[in-house]
Amino acid sequence: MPELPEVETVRAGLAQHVIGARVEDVEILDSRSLKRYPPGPAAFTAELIGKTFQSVVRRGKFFWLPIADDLALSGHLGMSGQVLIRSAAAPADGQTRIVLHLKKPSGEPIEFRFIDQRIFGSLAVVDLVPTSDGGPGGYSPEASVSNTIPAEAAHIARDPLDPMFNLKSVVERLSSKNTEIKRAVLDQNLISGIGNIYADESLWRSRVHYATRASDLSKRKLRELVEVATEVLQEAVEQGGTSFDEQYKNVNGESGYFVQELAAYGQTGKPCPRCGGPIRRDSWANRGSHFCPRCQRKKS
DNA sequence: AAAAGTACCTGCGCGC
DNA sequence: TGCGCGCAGGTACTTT
Repeated sequence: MPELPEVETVRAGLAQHVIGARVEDVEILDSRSLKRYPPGPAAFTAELIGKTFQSVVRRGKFFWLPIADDLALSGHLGMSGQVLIRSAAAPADGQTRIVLHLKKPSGEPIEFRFIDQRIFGSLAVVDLVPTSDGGPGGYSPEASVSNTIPAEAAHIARDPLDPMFNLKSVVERLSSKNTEIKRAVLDQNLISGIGNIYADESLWRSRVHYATRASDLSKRKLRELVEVATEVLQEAVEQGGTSFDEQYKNVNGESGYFVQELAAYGQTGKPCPRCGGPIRRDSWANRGSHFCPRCQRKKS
């Protein structure tokens, strides 16, 4: 479940289930899901066993669970990752790569199952380093957040749901980019959390063509685009994210419903909800871009 | 240095 | 039915 709303849905679900839970055992079914953790499976297991989770934090599409002042279990879902919380007796889930066997404070055993079809996602135990701006590492409304972040996510910009997100500075930086606006919106170093779905939806709502040069857009238009993207992300979080198929679920295995609100992404050939013209898909940057050729004219 | 291209994976649906 | 191709929610690394 890969963009900010899906990762936030997972983060919130994890916070409900695993805060206070202790790691009893670890099963590595496919070590490729530890590819960002060079020490390997034995070290991963040794680091985690006996640790208790106190919070679940997210920045952009990265999430982490601190296990010490300077250490965290961190994860990224890539294109096809999921986390499911299951009872120990639940049937196996396909594509399960790593299982953390946890014990809740009540004594109830549960399983944290990391599932990932394409293995672009991964888990790791990583150092927490001070944030570059000295603020909290990320978003975690139900627990206090230290001013640290996993080293592997230190370069990720704050996302629009972060209390320290700075609209003005993001607009400034977008404005200076000599590249297509969609590339800039997808650049996690400028603004994090937005992927292909929410980029297309945000561009559609603000009537911007994906290939417009960022520097050709007015600051006012860029500000509108970022504000609209923030609304899109918030609405999608409220709907539990976007689920197209069996692959994208929350930690309880339930779908999100933002797919019903999509105006452009995946709507090729369907009428634009604004003007009625057909939505088009262009091949773009080794992926797709969905837009309304009538409402979203390329500037200059 | 910034921007653009490619590699990393599995599985599905499509046309032939 | 089988097979090759294009496609899928992302990131890090390499090249220009």
